[in-house]
Amino acid sequence: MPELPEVETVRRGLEPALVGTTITSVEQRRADLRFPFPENFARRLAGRRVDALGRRAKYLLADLDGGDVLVMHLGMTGRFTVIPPAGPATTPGEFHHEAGGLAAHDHVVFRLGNGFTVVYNDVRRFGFMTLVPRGQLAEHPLFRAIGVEPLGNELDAALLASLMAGKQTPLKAALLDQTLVAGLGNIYVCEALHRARLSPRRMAGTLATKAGGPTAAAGRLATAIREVLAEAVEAGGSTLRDYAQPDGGLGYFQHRFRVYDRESEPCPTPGCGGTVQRIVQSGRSTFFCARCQR
DNA sequence: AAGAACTCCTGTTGGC
DNA sequence: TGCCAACAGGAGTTCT
Repeated sequence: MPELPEVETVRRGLEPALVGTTITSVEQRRADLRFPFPENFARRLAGRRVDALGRRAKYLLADLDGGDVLVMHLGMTGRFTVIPPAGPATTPGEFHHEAGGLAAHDHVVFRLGNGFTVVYNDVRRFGFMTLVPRGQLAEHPLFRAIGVEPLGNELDAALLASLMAGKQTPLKAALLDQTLVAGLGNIYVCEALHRARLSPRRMAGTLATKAGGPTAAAGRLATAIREVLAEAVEAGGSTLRDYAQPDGGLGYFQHRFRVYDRESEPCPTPGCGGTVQRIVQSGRSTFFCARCQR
């Protein structure tokens, strides 16, 4: 499920259960996800207090009192569920867990000092967890090359143009590159390009002038990226195939998709009259309107 | 050395 | 109904 808005939604859902609480014990139910867990993973977490829960790009970062940061990535199908200490079951997810058992693909169970339980489930196991000393985080291979956070104040026309300058790759591929802009994925790239009226096939380098400055297109795209991500965070992310939020609640931004998964539907741009089409770029679906996106 | 293809894994869906 | 190829919110590794 997770692009930046979904990861941020998960972060906000986990924060009240996790921050300020001690991890009593961790049940690690297999040796690896996408990568092996670090040595003594469960033992190193036991007894640690979570001081903060942050996000960088699509990573969740739990600051632990021992000086380590628990780094978590959800891959394609990673999900967290927060299970309250007691009380009546109110959602299918809670009911299942409170009924006692763990579900298929529940790989990690965090038991917390406040009585809450946090379960990590990941069908395809493209997610992973690792521990990194806080002081080494910035230079860690996972983070050293990560690009600009699009919801901060840095991403503007000039920066976007400079990032794209000289690139001989389609805009779609460039925007999926986490070392340029952090946190975008297949959905929000399609949505941002439509809002900016830019073709996903256009070469990324065309966002910069010969002198390297921003074009009008760069300005539109920077604005579109920031707006679509902010709106999606506000909506609790997008729910495509399952629950998006740790409390079992649904995100609802999927109802506001303009092109993603809308092949053959009319282009929503007022007065356009085009039709949304699906093409494949670098092995992944792109949805766009060839009429208004140039 | 940038850019594209391949790979990991499981589950669902749509066409025949 | 069954079978099977295509596809799914990601990204590190390996090729050209």
